[in-house]
Amino acid sequence: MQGGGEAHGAGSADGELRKATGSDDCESGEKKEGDDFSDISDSELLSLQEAAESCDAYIEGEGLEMVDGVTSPGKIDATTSPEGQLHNSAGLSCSEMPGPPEVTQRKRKQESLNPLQKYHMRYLAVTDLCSQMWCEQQMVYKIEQPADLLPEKTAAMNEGSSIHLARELEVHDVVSVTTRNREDSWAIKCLNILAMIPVLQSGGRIREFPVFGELDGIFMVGVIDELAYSSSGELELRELKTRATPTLPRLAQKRTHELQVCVYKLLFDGMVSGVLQSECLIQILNLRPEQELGPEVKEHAIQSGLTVSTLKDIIELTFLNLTFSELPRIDSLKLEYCYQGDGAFLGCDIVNFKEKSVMEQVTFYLSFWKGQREIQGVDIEDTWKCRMCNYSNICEWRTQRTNTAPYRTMAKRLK
DNA sequence: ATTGCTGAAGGG
Repeated sequence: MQGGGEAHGAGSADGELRKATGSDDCESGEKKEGDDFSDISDSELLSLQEAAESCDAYIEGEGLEMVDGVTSPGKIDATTSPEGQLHNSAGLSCSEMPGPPEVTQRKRKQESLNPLQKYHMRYLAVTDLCSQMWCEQQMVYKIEQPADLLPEKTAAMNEGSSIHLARELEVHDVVSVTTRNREDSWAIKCLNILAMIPVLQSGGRIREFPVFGELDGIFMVGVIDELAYSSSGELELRELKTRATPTLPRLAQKRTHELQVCVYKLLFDGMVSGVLQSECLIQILNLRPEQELGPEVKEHAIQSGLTVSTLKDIIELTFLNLTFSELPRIDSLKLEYCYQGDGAFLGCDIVNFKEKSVMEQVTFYLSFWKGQREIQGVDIEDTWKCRMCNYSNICEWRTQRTNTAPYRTMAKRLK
């Protein structure tokens, strides 16, 4: 049986702050190729930061050279306790025994919960939708898997992460900040947005822009890989996909990438056009608006020239900046593919954004989370995905499909 | 608290 109903993730206590830097080469805008970013020491980080501060004023155009902060291990705050698992009664396999009344009651309640409630999720990540699109059943197995038994990340994923980090560091510093609670984490997110807005306004390029908002009644959170202006002055979203093989992805995979960037656009456009209210954010996420920010977070806010003391302050400031900065909506969506092996460019795609079609897809995927429809595994023609799935041996969808396959074959033969 | 909560993306 699945251990269903565990908390969604255990979470580290740290946040990451993106610092626009000028560093030494504010003017040169040179980029060092082939730097190894993985082992920059703390002292180096500090000196780079100082350099950045001394040249704070000019965040313009190309001069944005970025350097690194490596998240320091150790420093484990007394934040999320690892106990995270709520052992609800859903996993009880005593079907014959009626059990005490309160257990039956709890069980009934459990069954009436939608997946969002069942897994204690206040929001979804944009990439949750993408894995859902790949295989909804696989995504659920992953969520239900106890955290300590989760399959390790593949080599391709790790390689992808490090390539993305290296690219990010070309554009700005990453400084790790100790956060004490969710309020602190959201404050860091806001600080990052506040730092990136002026860069965008002055025509610069940014990476890892946080986006969020409500879509079809469900709160969604994501991070835009890259935003920049094209030669024709359009605001372009770029999503880099690194590949373990020097080939372009199959259609099934490309579709998930397309949905990802389309949802980013929906969220970003909503943010700059003031669709989301700050009270709404606070309420949906159940944040404490009057919560004093942690000392490290405050310190970074002050460094950015902000006088804020509570989460409410910083959220309101962020929302004001977003709506009054007259940032454009995203004009074009671009997927870029390159080979992990030698960095070779494999191709790129311009994604056609059709709001109606995107919303239809979003509505379909979200309807699962709302409990409006049954779970759905891969279509019969996509069963090749099962060959690389960790759960294929226990997959109920697969069993069910195998049992019905002969009929489908017959039907096909009969035309 | 008979209640609470999550870095997202990472690639197939």
